[in-house]
Amino acid sequence: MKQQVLELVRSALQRLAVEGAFGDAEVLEPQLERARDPSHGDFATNLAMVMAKAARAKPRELAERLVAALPASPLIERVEVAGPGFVNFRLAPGAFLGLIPEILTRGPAFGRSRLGAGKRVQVEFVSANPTGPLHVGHGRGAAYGAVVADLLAAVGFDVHREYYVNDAGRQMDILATSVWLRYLELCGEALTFPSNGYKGDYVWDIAASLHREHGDAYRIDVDAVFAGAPPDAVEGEADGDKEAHIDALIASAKHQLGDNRYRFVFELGLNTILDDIRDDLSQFGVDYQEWYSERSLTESGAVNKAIARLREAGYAYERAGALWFRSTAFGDEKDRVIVRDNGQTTYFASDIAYHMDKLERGFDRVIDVWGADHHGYVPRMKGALSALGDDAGRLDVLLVQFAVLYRGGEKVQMSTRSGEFVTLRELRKEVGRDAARFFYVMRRCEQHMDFDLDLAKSQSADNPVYYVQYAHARVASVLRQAAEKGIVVEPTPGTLNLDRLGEEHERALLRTLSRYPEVVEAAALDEEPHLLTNYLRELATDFHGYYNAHPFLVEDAVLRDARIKLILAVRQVLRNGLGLLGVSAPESM
RNA sequence: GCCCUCGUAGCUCAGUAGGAUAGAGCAGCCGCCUCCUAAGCGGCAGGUCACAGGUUCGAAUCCUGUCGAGGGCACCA
Repeated sequence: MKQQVLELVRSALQRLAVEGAFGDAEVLEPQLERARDPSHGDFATNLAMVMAKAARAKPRELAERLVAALPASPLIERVEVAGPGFVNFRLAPGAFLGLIPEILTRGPAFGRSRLGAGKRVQVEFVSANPTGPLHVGHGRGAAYGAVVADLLAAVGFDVHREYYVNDAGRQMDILATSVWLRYLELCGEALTFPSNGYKGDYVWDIAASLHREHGDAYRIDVDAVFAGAPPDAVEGEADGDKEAHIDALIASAKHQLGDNRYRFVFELGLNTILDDIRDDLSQFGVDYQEWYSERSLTESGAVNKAIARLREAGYAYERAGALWFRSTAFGDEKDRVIVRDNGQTTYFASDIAYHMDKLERGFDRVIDVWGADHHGYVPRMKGALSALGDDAGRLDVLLVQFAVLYRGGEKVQMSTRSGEFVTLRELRKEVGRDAARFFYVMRRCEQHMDFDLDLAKSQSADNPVYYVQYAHARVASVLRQAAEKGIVVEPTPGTLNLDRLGEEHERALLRTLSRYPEVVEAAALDEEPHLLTNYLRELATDFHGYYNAHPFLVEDAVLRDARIKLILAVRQVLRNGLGLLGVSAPESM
């Protein structure tokens, strides 16, 4: 609908250009916006004002000429110049007649488009370390990433959803060691658990299953395990180093258990947690095409290849025994280590290899959804891609601010290490998947989010998701009653009877329905799911207002048919929109 | 100290690549169910868009500075 009006404006512009109305000024691409105020009609363009200066003309005069040059169209009821030089378009009632049949015919496909057809996009999101269950902070990234991916798919992109599994590195060793130490405790060994170990209950659970299935097969005398380890840092005491302490315990675990047994404990911890995360996300309605292993990058030689390419390109150098990437050449504030003086590659090196691999896999666009605490990481990552000779512009990093939790008006402190956190699973259980999904994407991702657990956990009507779902349930309810009365609700093809929809509420509803494809497109291209949640609330508001103002199942069969078709269209759009958000559309509530 | 994100109604937030009189939802007040689900609807009230300059026909939006909030500045991941 918008495109059709835009075409009219373009052709008017061409005519004016030929007439020389703009002098030697360049003709700009016209912008059409939805009028905010209904008295301004449906669409408006500010073109006359934007071009007035360059064309050395008065905005209103230019606007008048533009109006005069517009081709006649049955779509348009009225065009007028308003304010400082806006051109307002009011659509003819007939312009909306085709909308309802279009929605009902296309059904679930209404709002989808082929905009991104032929382009492959990868969306990588969540990618939390598998050292513990997902917590509510990950939930926001999960909901946001999933909706962005689904939106891009809706406008035609070929979308690849991926989770990067950090299954290598020190944190995983800390987890494995934590599991093993808990296991030793279950075996009856007395020990002081390291302050830097993972202390959550899930670690006990994994240790318990190890003990249950393998008895004492992994038991080692604790004195031997702790022998030679530097003192742990204990609360209130200055001496002691918790990092050195845990590292010594890791080394001891590897040594005492030997490669095979250590590996077994490591894998047990990793797989148990990864399975939990998979299951959790799946129940959250978040599914991936691929779970990409960090370890596989090392095993396939991709990390070494990336490092070699950086060397060849002249962006790697040695200093103090370590290998550095000259990220300052790309605007980073300092150079970064990629191979430590002990010969180990850093996490950053893996990440470079991973992103190199992403681009090699042929994605036209790569989107990373990261927590906002990683923002300092963006310049060096893009820098690395540039250094490798890749187009860093293909990488788009979306930073999601953390949700700050409040309980009883107090900020909730969270730490995976200490085991004090609210898990995503817990949240889902208490507020439900629908509310959690909707809530998480209601705000712009770069906006700090205050997540009031008490409010979210209470089954209160304050939650906007119920408002939207209720609109859907109401339509379903009306249709059930219609069926009971023997009213045929099968939509007839074409625009039959629809010209009876003349009420202000009906007009508003049609206008809102017609915006849906534009909203999906904007939400997808700008990666802003909240545009969709806002839209659905507006649509629900329009519907609830209509519902209260006019009965649908009236005696007048023609009018009744028209109204039923209208609310069928409303139901379809609510379904489509909620579906994109991963929220259910209930038949009754 | 340097960098990033942000500051809009009592609270939580929108504000469509600068546009017309800044909007919702909660909370507050006043109304509406013998009638398709009151998880709803209608109305009232609520604002120096943090502050100060600048850019222009026009600024919540762009630029500069100040204040405030959160985050980041590892041979950790």
